[in-house]
Amino acid sequence: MSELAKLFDETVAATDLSEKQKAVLKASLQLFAAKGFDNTSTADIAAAAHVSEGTVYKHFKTKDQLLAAVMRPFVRQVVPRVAGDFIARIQGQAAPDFATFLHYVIKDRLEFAQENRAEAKIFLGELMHDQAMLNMLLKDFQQVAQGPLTAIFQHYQATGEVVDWPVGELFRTFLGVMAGHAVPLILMPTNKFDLERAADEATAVLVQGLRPA
Amino acid sequence: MSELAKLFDETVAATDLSEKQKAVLKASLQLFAAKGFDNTSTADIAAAAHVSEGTVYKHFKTKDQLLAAVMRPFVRQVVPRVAGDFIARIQGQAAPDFATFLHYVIKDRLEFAQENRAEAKIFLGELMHDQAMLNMLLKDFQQVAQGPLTAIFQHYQATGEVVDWPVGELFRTFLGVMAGHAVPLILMPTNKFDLERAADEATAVLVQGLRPA
Amino acid sequence: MSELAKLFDETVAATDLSEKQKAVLKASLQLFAAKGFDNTSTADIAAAAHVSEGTVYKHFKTKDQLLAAVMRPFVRQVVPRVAGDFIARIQGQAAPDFATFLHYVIKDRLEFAQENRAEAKIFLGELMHDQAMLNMLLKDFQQVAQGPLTAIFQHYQATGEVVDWPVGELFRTFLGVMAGHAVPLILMPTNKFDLERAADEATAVLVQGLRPA
Amino acid sequence: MSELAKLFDETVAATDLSEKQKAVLKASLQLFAAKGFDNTSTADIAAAAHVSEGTVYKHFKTKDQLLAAVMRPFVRQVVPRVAGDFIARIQGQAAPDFATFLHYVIKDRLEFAQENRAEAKIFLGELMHDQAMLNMLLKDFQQVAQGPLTAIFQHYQATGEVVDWPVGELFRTFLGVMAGHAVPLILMPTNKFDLERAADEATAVLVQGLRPA
DNA sequence: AATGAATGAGTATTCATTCAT
DNA sequence: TATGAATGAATACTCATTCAT
Repeated sequence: MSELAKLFDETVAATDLSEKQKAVLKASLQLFAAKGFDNTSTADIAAAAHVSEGTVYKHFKTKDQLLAAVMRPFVRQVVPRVAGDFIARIQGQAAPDFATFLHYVIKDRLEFAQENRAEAKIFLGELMHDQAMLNMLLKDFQQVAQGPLTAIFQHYQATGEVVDWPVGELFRTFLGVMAGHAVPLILMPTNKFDLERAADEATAVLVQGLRPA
Repeated sequence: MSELAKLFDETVAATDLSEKQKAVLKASLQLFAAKGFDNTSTADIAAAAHVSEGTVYKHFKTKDQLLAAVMRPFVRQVVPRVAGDFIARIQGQAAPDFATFLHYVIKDRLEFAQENRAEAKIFLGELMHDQAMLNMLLKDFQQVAQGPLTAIFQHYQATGEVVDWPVGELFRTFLGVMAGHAVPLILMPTNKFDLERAADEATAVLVQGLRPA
Repeated sequence: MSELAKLFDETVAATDLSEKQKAVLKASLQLFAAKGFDNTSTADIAAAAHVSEGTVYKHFKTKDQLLAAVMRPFVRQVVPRVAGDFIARIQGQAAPDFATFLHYVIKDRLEFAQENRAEAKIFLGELMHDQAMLNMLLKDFQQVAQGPLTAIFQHYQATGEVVDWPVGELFRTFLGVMAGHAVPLILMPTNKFDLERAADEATAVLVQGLRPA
Repeated sequence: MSELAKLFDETVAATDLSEKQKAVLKASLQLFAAKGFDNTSTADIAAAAHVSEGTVYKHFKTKDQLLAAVMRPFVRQVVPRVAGDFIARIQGQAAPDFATFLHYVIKDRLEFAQENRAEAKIFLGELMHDQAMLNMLLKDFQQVAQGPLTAIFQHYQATGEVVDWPVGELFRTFLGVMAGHAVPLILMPTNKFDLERAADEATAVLVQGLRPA
C-alpha cells in the first residue's frame, strides 16, 4: 500500500469515524471515480455504502465536504515531501547524479499514481471545475518550485548536467514527460503497465533532453 | 483566426442557424468552459443568450447535442491533418530535418490551443466523464499513430535523428512535452504567453531527448 | 362511405378550407385516434400533415377547436335522424314490426360505427374527460329519448310487442346490447366483423328480452 | 365496503406506506378520476395531498407507477373470482337456476362498480390510451370466458335455459346489458341509483333474451 | 395563405439537505 | 448514532400558441 493510502486510512481511523462513515467514504471514492462527482448522487452513495441517506450527512455536512475528505490526503501528497528528503542528501556530500535522482522521483510518483488511481481519476476529473482543488494544487506547486526544487535543479545546473533554463521551465518539461506516462496509467484500467520501463524511458528522455546543448 | 475557428464559424453559418441559435451556441461555449457542462443549466444558457428556454431546444434537441455541436469541429481538429500534409513532403525528397518538423507541428498545435481555449477547456473537463468524447479522441490518435505518424517517425529513425523506440513511445513523449506547454496555456487566462519561445523550448528538449544515445 | 363521412367531407369542402387545412384535419383525426388527444402534440399534427406549425393554427385557433372540428359532425350523427324518418312511417299505416325496426336501426348504427371507427375511438377516449362532448351527447340522447323514440316505443308497447317499462329503461337495454357489438368493433382493428350476423343476434336478444313476460 | 375496497386498503396498510404516502394515493385517485390521468400534474397531486412534490416521488418512482398502484387492485377484481365460487356449486348438485345465477352476478358487479366509482371512472378513461390496462383486462376476460364461464353457460345450455350460441356471444350480450346499467352508474354522481331494481331488470332481459327460441 | 422561429409557462423527475424518531 | 421520510428548489425537456416575414 502507498504512503498516501496509509495516511488516508490513518486519517479515517484516527478521526472518530464509525464503520458506517468509513463505508461512506469508500463508496464516495469509488463512485466519484467511476461516474464523476456531479453524476454521483448522495442516494447512490448511501446505497453503495449500505447506509441510510441521513447517515451520509451525519459526519460530512455537505456533498462537497465529502469530496474534500476523499481528496485532501491525496492532494496533499501529489506534490510530495520527496523533495524535502532529497534536499538533505544533496546538501550533504552524497548527492546522486541527475539520472539517479530523476529515476527515483519518477518511479515514486508513478507508483503513487498507480496506487491511487481512483483518487487520481477524480482529481483529473474535477480539476477543471473545482477552483478550490486547482488552487490547492497550484499553491503546492509554487511552494515546491520556489523552494526545495529550485535548490535541487540549481545543484544539477552547477554540476553541468542540466541546461541553464529557469526552474519553472525545467519543472514544466519534467511534469509533461511524466504525465505522458501517468495519464494513460490512470485512465486505462490495465495492469500490464511496466513501471520500471516507463521510469527508464522518461529518465532517458529528460537526462538527454535537459542536458546543456 | 485558426483553421478550426473558421471551419466552426462556417459550420454555424452554413447551417440555417438563426442569430438566436448562434447566440445559444456561443453562450453554451462560454458557460461550458467557465462552469463545466454539468454545472451549466439550460436556463443559464437561455439567459446568457438572451433567449427563451424553448428556443434553446428548438434546434438542439438535447443538452448533449448542444455539447456535441460545440465540440465536434474542435474534436475533429485536435488531431490535425498536418500529418497528412507532411507525409507528402517527406515522401518527396525535400524532407525537413527533425527539428524543423517538430517546431512546425508544435507551434501549429499550440496556436490551435490558444485560439480554441474555450473549447479546449471544455474538452479537458469532459474527457474524464464523456466516454463518447474520449473514444473519438482515442480513435483519432490511433489512426494517426498507426498511419502517417509511423511513416514520419520511421523516416527520422532512418536518418538517425530519432532513437529506435516504438512509435507509440515516441508519440507519448511528444504529447507529454507539448502538454507541458499547452495545459497551462489553456488553463491560465494570460495573454503573455510566448508561443515562439515555447515551441523553441519543446523542440529543443525533444530533439535532444529523442536523439539516439 | 357513410352518411356522416359524406357530411364531414362536405363540411370540409364547403368551408373555405385549403388543401393544407384539410390535411391538418385528416392528420388530427388519425393521430387523435391512434394516440389520444392529450398525447398528440400540434407539432405531431403539423408533421403528419406536411405543414408548418403556424398553418395548424391559421384556421383552427386552438387545439381544442381542432378536436371539435374533427368530432362535431360525428357527434351530431351518433344519435341519428333515423328516428325522425321512422316516426313518419309509423304515424302512417305501414309500420314495420318491432324486429324489423330493431334490425334496421341496429344495422344502421353498426355500419356507422364501422365507417367512423377513428372518430368513434376518439369519442370513447375523450368522453370521460371532455365535459363538453359528454354534454352534447347527453342532450342529444335526451332529445331523442323524450321525443321521437318515446313515440316509437309506445307504438310497439301498444302492439304488445314490447314490455311496459319506462322508455328510458328500454333505451338503456337497447344501447347496452348494441354496445356489446359496437365497442369491440371499434376497438379491434379486424375486418372479419360479420355485421349482418351481429344485427341478427342483437335483434333476437332484444325482441325476446323486451317482450312482455 | 366491497371486497376490493378492503383488499385495496389492506394493500395500502400492508405495505409500509406512511400517512403522507397514503394521502398521495388518495389524492391521485380523486384527481385522476376527476380530471383524467393526463390532465393531472404531479404538482396537483402534491398540493391535494398537502405534501411536497418530492414526497410524491419518494415511494412511487414515476407517475405511471402511481396510476398502476391506484388501479392494480381494481383491475384485478373487475373480472371477479365470483365465477370460481359458482363453478363449485354448479358442479355439485345444488345449481341455482339461470335467473338466480344472473341476478347474483349482476348485483355483485353493480355493487362493485358503485363502491369503486372513482377507480372505474379512471379505468374507463384510460382504457383507450393505456395498452397495458387494456391487455390486462382482455387477458382476464379471455381466462374467465374460456375457463369457468364456459362451464357455467354450458350447464345452463344443458338445462335448456340458455340458447345454443357460442359462449363468447352470450358473454358479450351479458356484458352489454350490464354495462347499460353500470356506465350511467359510474358516470353520473347520483346516489338515487336503485341497484336492486337494475339487477331485476337486467336479469329479466337476459333470461328472456337468451332463452332458446 | 403559409411559414417556422420564438416564446414562456408547464411537466415529470432528481437531488442535496433536514429532522423527527 | 443511525434512520429514512420529507422537503423544495432546480433540472432537462415539452408544448400550445404567437408573430414577423
